[in-house]
Amino acid sequence: MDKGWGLALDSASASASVSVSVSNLFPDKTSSSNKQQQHQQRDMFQFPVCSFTREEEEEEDCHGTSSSSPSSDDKQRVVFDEVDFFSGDRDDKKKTASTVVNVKKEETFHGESGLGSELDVNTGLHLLTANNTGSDQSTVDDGVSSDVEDKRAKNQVAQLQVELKRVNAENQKLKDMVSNVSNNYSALQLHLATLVQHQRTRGAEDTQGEKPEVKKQEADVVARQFLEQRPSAMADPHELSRSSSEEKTRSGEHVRSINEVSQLDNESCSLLSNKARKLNPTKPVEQSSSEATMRKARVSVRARSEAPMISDGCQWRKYGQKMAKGNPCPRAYYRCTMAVGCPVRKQVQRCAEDRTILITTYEGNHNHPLPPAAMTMASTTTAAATMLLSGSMPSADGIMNPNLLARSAMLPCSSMATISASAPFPTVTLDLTHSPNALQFQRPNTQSPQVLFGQALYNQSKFSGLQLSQDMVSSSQLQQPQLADTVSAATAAIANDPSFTAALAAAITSIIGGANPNSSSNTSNNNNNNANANATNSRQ
DNA sequence: CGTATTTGACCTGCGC
DNA sequence: GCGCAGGTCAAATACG
Repeated sequence: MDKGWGLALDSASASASVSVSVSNLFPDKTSSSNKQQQHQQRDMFQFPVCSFTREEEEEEDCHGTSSSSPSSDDKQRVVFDEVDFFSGDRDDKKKTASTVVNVKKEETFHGESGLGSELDVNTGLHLLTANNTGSDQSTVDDGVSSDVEDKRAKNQVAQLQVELKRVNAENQKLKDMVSNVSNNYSALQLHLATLVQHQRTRGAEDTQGEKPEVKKQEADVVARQFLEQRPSAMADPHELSRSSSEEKTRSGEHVRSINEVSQLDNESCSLLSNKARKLNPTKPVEQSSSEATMRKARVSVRARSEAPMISDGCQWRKYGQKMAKGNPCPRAYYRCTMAVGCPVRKQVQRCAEDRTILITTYEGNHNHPLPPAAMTMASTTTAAATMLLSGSMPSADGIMNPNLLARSAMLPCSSMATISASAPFPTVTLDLTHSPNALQFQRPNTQSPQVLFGQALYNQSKFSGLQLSQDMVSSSQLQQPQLADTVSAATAAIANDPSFTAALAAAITSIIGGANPNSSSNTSNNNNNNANANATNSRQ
């Protein structure tokens, strides 16, 4: 009995404490059974509180206990008399309740002795001892004043309940507002992206006379960006399903266009669709195709590490190993086991040329919440995969989406990002082995994010190949005055690129994580690896 | 005994 | 159609 109370009080939330305490402090005294109950409740109330605030009480003024050396039960009662149960100013409601308790107790004591301090304590002990014997004397002694107090207390309880209801209603209202804002933001984002893309397509059409098919593909890109942003941005699948359904109702027009372009995607990706159907035959074709497309995009991370596998915060299970052609080192296949049915897989293989280099290739999006340690790597790979999908869908004239290059340079680990759109799978390779200090982009003092972003955009306008290297970055650094010209392009890029948010978040996380060694759960692993491997792990 | 890993078999896509 | 290579499956095995 006592222990249960003690635990409940100790662990209960503030509101729970209030409600429980109030109901037990002011029971209805209309029947004798209730009176008996009241005594029990008082006893129950006193014991755990005493033990629970023992140290605090001793520090204050526990004179009675030390001088009179009472029994353990007596000690506890003394504590109850002097400790404010609701101390801590957690809540105004609790303040009110605590005031009621103290007033009532003081009146009881003063009615007996009218003295303070030690004598009060002794008197209180006496009363409570009497209660323990089964007498109702103490409650009867309260008389009229006690009834008045009870009524006052009941009034206060009623007031508290009304206040609680009001706060709950307000809380619900705020939740609804947040939900509405979120949904509006999503719909607006899609709309803006569509407009920007449409404008860009029209501009390109004016200059080059594009085919209608190209426009369809670019629209596909926009829609896919929107669709794929949600799973990556919101790790919670429940939230995902909820908001997506709401978006359907709120922006049915956009959803319809998405479905249309998804069908186009199906037609153009028959290969992927076939495999997706095999992977999950029960899913609708559109969904399967989308997921298969996402799975096909790969993000490869090259890092120097002696460890057999870089630690990225996720749980993996090895399901296969193969000898790959042209590499004496076997390739290991892992799948994510953090959630049942998570489609994410990765391949781990040592580089044939330099076996200290570990090549980890990620594929797919996690369909479950991720621990903080895994968030950075996941968001980075997701952003890279998304930008690859959005940018690597080649137009008829073979021009890649220019944002792809900008986003590639934005990746926090992209000391060198190589984009390969060659068959069978489009792959982004994030090479951490070339930089003398792969953390260079993660340090705020090294380069401001603005400069990085500007460089990325400058690279976008200047670079025509498929590879971003440090040479390109340094060359762009020499022409930074032109950065001002790219501001408008930056705005367009952000609007057009949902994955930018993820990449930016990953970059910020990396910066913060780099400054705070405790932010990484892989600290122990880092100690075992060399500097570059540390760079890899610190990103995670 | 449950779980993870190993490893040979099998499937699929692609080039010839 | 055949062979090759990449990828996956699942029974066998190892491990805690």
